[in-house]
Amino acid sequence: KEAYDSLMRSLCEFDKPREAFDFLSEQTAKGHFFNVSTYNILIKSFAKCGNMDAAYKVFEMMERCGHAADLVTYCALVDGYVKNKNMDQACKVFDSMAVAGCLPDVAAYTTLIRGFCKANQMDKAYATLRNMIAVGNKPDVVLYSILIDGYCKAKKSEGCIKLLDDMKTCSIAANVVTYSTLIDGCCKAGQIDKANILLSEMIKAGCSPNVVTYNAMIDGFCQSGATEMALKVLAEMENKECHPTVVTYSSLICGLCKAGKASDACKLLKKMPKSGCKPNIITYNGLIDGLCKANKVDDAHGLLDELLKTGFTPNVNTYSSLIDGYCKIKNVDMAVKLFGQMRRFCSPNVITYTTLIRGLCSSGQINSARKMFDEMNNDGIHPDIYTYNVLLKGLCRARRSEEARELMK
RNA sequence: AAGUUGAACACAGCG
Repeated sequence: KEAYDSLMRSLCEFDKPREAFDFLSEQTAKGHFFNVSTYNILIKSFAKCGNMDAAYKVFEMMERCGHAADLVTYCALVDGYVKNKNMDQACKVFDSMAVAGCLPDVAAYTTLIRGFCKANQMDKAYATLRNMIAVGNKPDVVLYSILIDGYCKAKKSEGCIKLLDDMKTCSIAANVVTYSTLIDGCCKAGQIDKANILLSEMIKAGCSPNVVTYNAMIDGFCQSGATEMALKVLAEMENKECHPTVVTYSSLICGLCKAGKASDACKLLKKMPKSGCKPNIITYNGLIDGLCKANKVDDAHGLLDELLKTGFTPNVNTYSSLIDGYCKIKNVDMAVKLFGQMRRFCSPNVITYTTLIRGLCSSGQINSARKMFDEMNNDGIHPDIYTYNVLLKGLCRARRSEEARELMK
């Protein structure tokens, strides 16, 4: 009987929740009882595959079979809704747990709060924190780190400072994740000096940086064009036997290309397998985009063709980069051609359309740009503020401000 | 012994 639960675990581990569900239904019909933990694993697996409807069905099924959902069940559901960006449902399930007599713990609150952070609703995140404290729970370092990350990404440094203060007051020590979060926040805000200070601070506090900490620093340097500094960090990592990951290499490769050091980037790419890293689509997209931005659009295109021969599947980012590259060197025809080709692999999104519309405008093909704008709407892709900016600018520059005014409505 | 709750890092568009 244990074997059934363990089979379920394996199926879920290999992302086969459908099969697991069928097996569960079949055996349940025959009178077998599964552990609650097995149901929980299945819910998690459906959530991971983005199928929250199925996850919820499992939840309903367990109640029907007389299994009481536990904290883990509710957490799995809330986390699933959070990760699938459905905060309304996440809140509903969260609220229902107390009603069902299952009081949320700090981890459960944290799951929900993280959802608010990721949805850029820091007010709600903070309100939920206050709520949690009011009912007698103490925030821990994980929760603080999540909130700090939220405030960093929302560019609200006052929020970060206040939380760090709170931590001190409650004598909760920052850990490597807290520091890495802060360091990344500084880097993204262009404050590399501050990031460096934090790095020494953490070491002084007895907290060793890990690969994520270094990756954040490397990316910060790369984004600001300081590739030699980024490479210094890589060397430091290697000295400390902190093994670089695909993220490390992707940052560096992209940064080097953008800095016009494509050959160094390629050297690194070749070095990856030796450090046990395999380039992924982000690595290649970064390389392609970097080449485009360094005015080597043909090289980028050639690289894509090479990759296609090896079975590589490009995505919308890959094509958006190349389309932008061709537009910027005024080869809009090739951009349009790629736009047609991409559908073999993926659909254009608002960024792709906007990029192409901008290209058409700047090459004086306003009518085609307008057509593309219509096509985008027909395609069910909603223009955003960037799209309007681009098209309005194009119309105005072509002395068609009447149409621009029309568009504003 | 481990085995079902929460955290940080890399890719595309106007300015």
